[in-house]
Amino acid sequence: MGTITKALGLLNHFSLNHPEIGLIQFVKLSGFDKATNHRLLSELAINGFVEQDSLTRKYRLGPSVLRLANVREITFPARSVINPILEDLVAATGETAHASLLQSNILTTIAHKEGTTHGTRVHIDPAELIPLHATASGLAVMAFAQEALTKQVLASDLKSWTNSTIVDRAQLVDKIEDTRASGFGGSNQGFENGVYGIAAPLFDKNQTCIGAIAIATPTSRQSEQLDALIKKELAKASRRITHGWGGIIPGQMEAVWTHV
Amino acid sequence: MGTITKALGLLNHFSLNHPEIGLIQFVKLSGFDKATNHRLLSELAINGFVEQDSLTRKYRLGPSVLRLANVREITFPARSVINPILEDLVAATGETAHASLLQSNILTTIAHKEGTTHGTRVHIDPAELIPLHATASGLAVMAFAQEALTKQVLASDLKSWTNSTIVDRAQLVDKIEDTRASGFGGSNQGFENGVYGIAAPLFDKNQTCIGAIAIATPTSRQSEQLDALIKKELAKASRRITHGWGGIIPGQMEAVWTHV
DNA sequence: AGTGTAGGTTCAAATAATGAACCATACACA
DNA sequence: TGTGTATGGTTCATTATTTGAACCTACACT
Repeated sequence: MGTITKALGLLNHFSLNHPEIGLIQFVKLSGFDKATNHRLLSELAINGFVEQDSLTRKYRLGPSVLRLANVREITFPARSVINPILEDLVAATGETAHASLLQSNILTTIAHKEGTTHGTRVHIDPAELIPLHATASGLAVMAFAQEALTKQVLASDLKSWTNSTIVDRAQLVDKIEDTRASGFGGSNQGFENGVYGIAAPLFDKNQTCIGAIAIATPTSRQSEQLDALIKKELAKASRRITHGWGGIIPGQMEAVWTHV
Repeated sequence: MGTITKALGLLNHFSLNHPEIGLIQFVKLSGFDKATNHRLLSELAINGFVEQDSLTRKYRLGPSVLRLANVREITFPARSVINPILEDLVAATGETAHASLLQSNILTTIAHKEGTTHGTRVHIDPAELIPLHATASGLAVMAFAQEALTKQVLASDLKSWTNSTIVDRAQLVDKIEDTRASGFGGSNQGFENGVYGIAAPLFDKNQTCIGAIAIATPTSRQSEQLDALIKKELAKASRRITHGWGGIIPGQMEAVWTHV
């Protein structure tokens, strides 16, 4: 593992529940030596990717991520395109929606909005990285991205998140083919127990699949009617988002999405 | 220079005018070998900090910065606190306003809003890193942050940005003392010709100065009345922002800001 | 004074980064 | 069809950086 990946990997330990992390905590989380962690964090701090609380000496995400996100968002609007459409999606379905973008062979959550439905609703941690083989979004992306991506995933070890996670390679290939035929990825408790997800792919200006938009519902509320509604809304949202950032929906999608 | 700094430094080459950068362009910009640039960019890409256009192979900022900025913003609201106050600041003064946070010994722009005044107004590139010794924001931060910061800056070589940039160390120390006495940093064309800036410090919960809020006006419009208005509004804005994110304005500020 | 826990530092040994030279592809042009 | 010139990308011996056990310091609690 390269030094850069080690350093950047430390940033993934920050989340809603762990917004500030001390040096010793990083040792436990990362498994690297204390001196190594300290040097990685110091270099991240010089570059503004983390900053230290002036009193507690704990580390948190630094101002550079804000600046870079700002620059990216001004030059390649993604969150600003997605957010209003997520609102509509939640309004139409009552369920939690989230959008994620492909980063090599994992998905990065870039926007989410929790459902409005009474009582139970799916909670999402925006810091979480999403595995391709275990989620609806991942299936949607693998089905419509380059073949090489699926090969990479099949070559990696398929971690089991729940006892419903698909870890059998042949079964996964089948699932991806189903997804390609229907235009929607679906995952029943593959990543989190009690959560059922449906997802549609998102495309860039080269008709390359670069991410997915998904809706997550508690399994208790699963029904054919809700499924149909969600698919209709997801296809609409995928078109709006893709066009919103100047992307093009490939012809094959128009063919499979005609029935929804 | 460490490998991490080299890699993260590449990200600073992205800006409004250069949202996408090719490998060879990076060689020219960074001065590193092609193989080195390629390896650094590949490792950044694996971690989602850059991504490549699927057709042109040019690199741009990746989705990870969006996710991390989102996580930071949810756990430590900064932009969401600052933005509405910047709006008010621009509405009250008609001039361009921007906020920046300290990152070791440089300032990172995290929000900006251009002025509404007719014709001339100052334009800001949100990707730009702001030097401490040449700007109003830098003076405001040095005056109210730990002494060690000023020492660091005085020990570095003071790059000249315009022929009005203060590069004389004794003169800079004087300027910092003036700033401490008045509560506002001021810079006349120290960073950009034709631009006059005034800035006020921002504080965190430990009463540590962590950034600045500033207003930049074309020198042509400079006047005592406008100065007085800007200072009044900046002091108000600094209080609102500092309190907005749970910070505390140190007693010394209340003493020097009583007259505005 | 003693113990535990935290952040931070040192330096010889182990490891990863580097860059000159290489290949492949695409395009322009005579 | 061949030549020149751009680009992105790769290889591997040399070189420089990263690593981690042991160490230091500060503070809270007993």
